[in-house]
Amino acid sequence: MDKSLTLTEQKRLDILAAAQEEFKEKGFLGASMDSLAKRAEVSKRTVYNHFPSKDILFHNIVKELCDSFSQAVNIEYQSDKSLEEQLHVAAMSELQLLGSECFCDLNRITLAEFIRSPELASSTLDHLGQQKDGLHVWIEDAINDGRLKTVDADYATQQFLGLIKAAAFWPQLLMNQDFPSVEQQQTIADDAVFMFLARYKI
Amino acid sequence: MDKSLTLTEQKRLDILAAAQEEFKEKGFLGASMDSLAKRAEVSKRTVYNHFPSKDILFHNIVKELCDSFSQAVNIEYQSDKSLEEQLHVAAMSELQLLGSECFCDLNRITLAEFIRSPELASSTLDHLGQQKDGLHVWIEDAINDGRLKTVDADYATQQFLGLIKAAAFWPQLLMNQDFPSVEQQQTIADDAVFMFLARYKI
DNA sequence: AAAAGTAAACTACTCGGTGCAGTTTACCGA
DNA sequence: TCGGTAAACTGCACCGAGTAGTTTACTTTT
Repeated sequence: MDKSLTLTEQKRLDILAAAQEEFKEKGFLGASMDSLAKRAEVSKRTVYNHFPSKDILFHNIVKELCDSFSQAVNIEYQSDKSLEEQLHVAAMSELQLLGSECFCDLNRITLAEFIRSPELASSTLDHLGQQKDGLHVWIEDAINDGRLKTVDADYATQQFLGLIKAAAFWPQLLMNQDFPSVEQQQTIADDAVFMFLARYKI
Repeated sequence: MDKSLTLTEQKRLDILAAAQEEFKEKGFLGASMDSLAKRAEVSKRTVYNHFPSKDILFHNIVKELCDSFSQAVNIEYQSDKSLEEQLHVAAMSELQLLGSECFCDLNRITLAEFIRSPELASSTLDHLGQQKDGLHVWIEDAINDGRLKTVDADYATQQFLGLIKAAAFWPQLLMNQDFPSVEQQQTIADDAVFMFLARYKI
C-alpha cells in the first residue's frame, strides 16, 4: 500500500466530499445522486455500494460534520482569572468557529432542512447527544463561585451567543455578507463581554 | 358589489392560501403543483391560468407576505421621553412581530430558500426596497440628540435585535420551541434594553 | 479468483406544464 | 326577467424531463 488509503476507502471519501458539496449547493431535495456520482468521478453503483440510500448518505454527511465540531467551544472556568478575560477568550473562540469554512458548510446543509422540519432538527441533535455547551457550564460555575448573578444559564448563554451571531453568523449565512475582520471580531467580542457582564456581574 | 368577491378572485385567493401552506410545509422544491391545486380545491389548469409558473406563484407568495410587513417596527424618536421607555416599547413591538403567525410563516417559507441561495435573498430584499429599519433611524436620532454614544447605527441595531431574536426567534424557527410568554417577553425586552443602554447610553 | 469498480440501460415513478372538450359562471342587451 | 355570449373553471390525458435505485455484462484491484 502506497502513501495513503486503499482505493475503496479513497472512493468513499471522494463520495462524501462530493455529496457534501452537492447537498450544500442544492439542498437535500435538489441534490441528485447522478450528479453527485459524476462529481465524485465514481460510478453511481459505487455510491450505492457505499451508501444504500440518499437519506443514509445525507445522515452520514451531517454526522461527519457534527462530529468534527464535537469539541465545540471549550472554556474552563478559572476562579483566579477575571471574568472579562475568560469571556473574551470564549467569544473569540466562538468567532473562530463561526468563521471556519466547514462549520459554515454544515449550517448551510442542515439549517435549511431544519427550518422545514424542526422535528428532524431535534431528533438529529438528540442523536448527536446534546453536548452541553461549554459556555453554559462556565456560566453555571461562575454563578456558583458567586461572581455572577443567579440566573438561568441557558438563557444567559443564548444572549451572549446571540450578540455574537447577530454580527458574525446570520448576516453571512443569509445575506452573503463578509465575515468580520479580526479587528471587527475584537469589537464584537468586547461588546458582547461588556454587555453581558454589565447585566450579570456581581 | 356585495361583500363577496367574484368567483375568479375567490379562486385566486384560494390558490394563494393553498400555495402558502404547501410552500411552508414542503419548501419550494418539495411543493407540488398537483397537491397545491387539490388543496385549493381547484383544477390544476386554473392554477396555471392565474400563475404561469411555479416560480411566479412562489414570488407572488413572498411578495404578498413581505408587503403585509412593510410597516415593520415603527418607532419615532422622542427627545422628551426616557431612552429606556422608548426602547422597551420598540422591543415589545418587535417581539409581537416575531410572535405573529404570518411573520413566522413568511420566514419559514423564505429563509430556507435564502440559505441555499443568498443571491436570491439579496435580490428579493432589494426588489422589496429595503425599508430602513425604524430602530435604525431611532438610534441615529438618539445619537444626534447626544443621548447615545456615537456608533455605527447598523451594528448597534444588529446587537439589539440579536438579543431579542436569540430568545424569541431562532429557537422557535429551528427547534420548535414555544414562543415566550408575556412575562418572558418582558424579561427579554428589559434585558435587551438594559444591556444596550449599558453599552451605549451617555 | 474474489472483491470492487464501471458504464449504460432499465424500472417505476413524480413533476412542471399543456391541450382540449365540455361545463359553469358572469354579464349585458333586450 | 330572460337568453345568449364570452370568459373562466374542470377533469383528464398527455408530454418530456428528471429522479432514486437496480440490473447486467465487463474490467480493474488486490
